[in-house]
Amino acid sequence: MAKLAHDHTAEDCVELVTIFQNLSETDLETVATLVTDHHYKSGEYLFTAGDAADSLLILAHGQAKVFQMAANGKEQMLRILQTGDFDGEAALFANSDHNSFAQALMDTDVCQISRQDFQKLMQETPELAVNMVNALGRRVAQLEQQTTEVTTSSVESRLANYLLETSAGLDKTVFTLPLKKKDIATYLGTTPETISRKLTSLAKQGMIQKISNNEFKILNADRLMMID
Amino acid sequence: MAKLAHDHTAEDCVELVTIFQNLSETDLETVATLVTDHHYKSGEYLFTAGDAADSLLILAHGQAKVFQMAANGKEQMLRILQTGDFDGEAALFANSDHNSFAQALMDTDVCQISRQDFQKLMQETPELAVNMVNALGRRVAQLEQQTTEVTTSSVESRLANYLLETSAGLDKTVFTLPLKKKDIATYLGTTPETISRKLTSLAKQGMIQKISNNEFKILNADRLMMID
DNA sequence: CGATCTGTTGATCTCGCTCAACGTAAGTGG
DNA sequence: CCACTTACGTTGAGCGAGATCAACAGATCG
Repeated sequence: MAKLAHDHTAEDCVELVTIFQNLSETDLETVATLVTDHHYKSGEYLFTAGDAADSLLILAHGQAKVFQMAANGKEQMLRILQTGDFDGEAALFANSDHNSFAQALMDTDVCQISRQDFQKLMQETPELAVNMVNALGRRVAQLEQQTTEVTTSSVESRLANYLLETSAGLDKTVFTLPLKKKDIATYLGTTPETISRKLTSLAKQGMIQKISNNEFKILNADRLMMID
Repeated sequence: MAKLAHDHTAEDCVELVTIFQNLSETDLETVATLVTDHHYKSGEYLFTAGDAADSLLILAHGQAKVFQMAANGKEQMLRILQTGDFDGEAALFANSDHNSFAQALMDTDVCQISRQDFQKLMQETPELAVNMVNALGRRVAQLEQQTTEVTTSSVESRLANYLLETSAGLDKTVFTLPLKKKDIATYLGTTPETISRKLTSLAKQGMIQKISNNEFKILNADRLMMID
C-alpha cells in the first residue's frame, strides 16, 4: 500500500479536479485557502443520511461509494466516486440533510468547501459556475441512463454493459473488478447471487473468461453489447 | 380551454422560470432578446433522439414528457416538464445529440436559447449560473430518488407514492391523473396492465377510491405510505 | 487459527410481464 | 348523428426472470 508521502491534499484537489480547470492562478490560490481536507480509512463513512449537508466534497485520492437506503433496508448504489469526482450538490442549494451515504472503499483523501464559501466563489468566478453546470449536466445524463437501463433491460445486459464500461474505463481487456460483487449487485439493482450466476453464465457462453476471483477478460465485446 | 391571448411567450419564459429569478432588470431584458419561442400541438415532438442538442429549452406553458428509448424498444419516462421547467442540460456542455425524446402532452409553448448564447450569459451573469447549479442539483437528487425507488420497492409501493405525490402536488385529495396510464406505467417502470391491476387492488383495500376513469380520491394516505 | 465476511450453488417461490380477448372511450368522415 | 376506426383500459391465464432461503466454500483478518 503506497504511503501518502506529503500533505498536499488541498493543492491536489485544486489541481486534479475537473471543476477547477481553466481557472486563473489567483483563483486557484483562493480556492486552496477555502479548502479543508480529511482522511478516511477504508470502510469509514464520509457522511451518512441525516447528516447536515453543508459542504461540497471533492475526492482527492481514493475511492468511495455513494448509496441510498430504501425504506425496506435495501441499498441502492448511486455511484462510485473516483479521484477528481465530487459530491454534495444537495448541499449547494438549500439547508438540507444528506439522504444518502458515502463510504470509503480504500484509504481516501477528501477536500471540503462549505456551501457558503462555494456559493461565494461561484459568484466571483463565473468559469467555476460554468464548469459546475457542465459537470452536473453530465451527472444528470448518467443518472438518466442508469434509470433507463435498470428498468428496461435484463440483469444479464446490465452486467455485460458494466463489464464493458469497466474494461473501457481501465483501458484493458483483462481487468480486476474495482468493486465487491455485493456492491456491483446493488449498483445494478440486483442481488449477489444473481451476479454470481450471470458471470458464470457469460463465461460458459464464451463471452468472458474468469481469470481469478475478481479478474476477468473480455473475449467477445460485440456479443456482450448485443445482449438484450 | 383558455386561448393564448397574446404572444408574450419570451417574456413569459423570463418571468416564469426559476432559473431567471433574482436577475436584474437589465439582465432579464438581455435574456428576452436571446430567446426564440415555438409552439407545439399536443403530440408533437419538441426533439427526438439523434437531433443535435444545441439549445436549452424552457417550457413557458403546457406540459411535455421526456423519455428515453431502450435498445429493445421500451420507453422509459424520465420526467414531465411543467410550466417553468427546462431541459437540454446535455446541450450545455458539449456538441452532442439528444439521447431522449420530448413530446408535448397538450398545446405547449417553448422558449429556446442556443448553447452559445446561454454559456455567454452564464459567464456574464453569475447569479444565473448559480441558479442553474441549484436547479441541476435538485434534478440530480430527484433522479437519484427515482433510481432508488425503481430498483428497491415494489410496483404497488411506487404507484402509491406516485398517487401521493400527485395528490400533494395538486393539493387535493380528489384529483385527476395528469397522465395516461400508459405513461404512468413507463414512468414507474412497469406496464399498463399492472397499473390497472394495482389501482383496482388499492381500491379494494380501501386506500383509494376510483371516482371516474382517471379521477381518484386518497382515502388512507398513511397506509399508502407504508406499502413496502 | 477460529471467526467473520464474501462468494457460490441449489431448490423453491413469486411478482409482474406477456399474450390474448374484450370493453370503452374518442376521434373521423359520411 | 351514427357507423367506423383507432387508441386506451381492463381482465384472465400462464410463464419466466430473478428474488429468497439455505447450506456450504473460500477469503480475509485479527
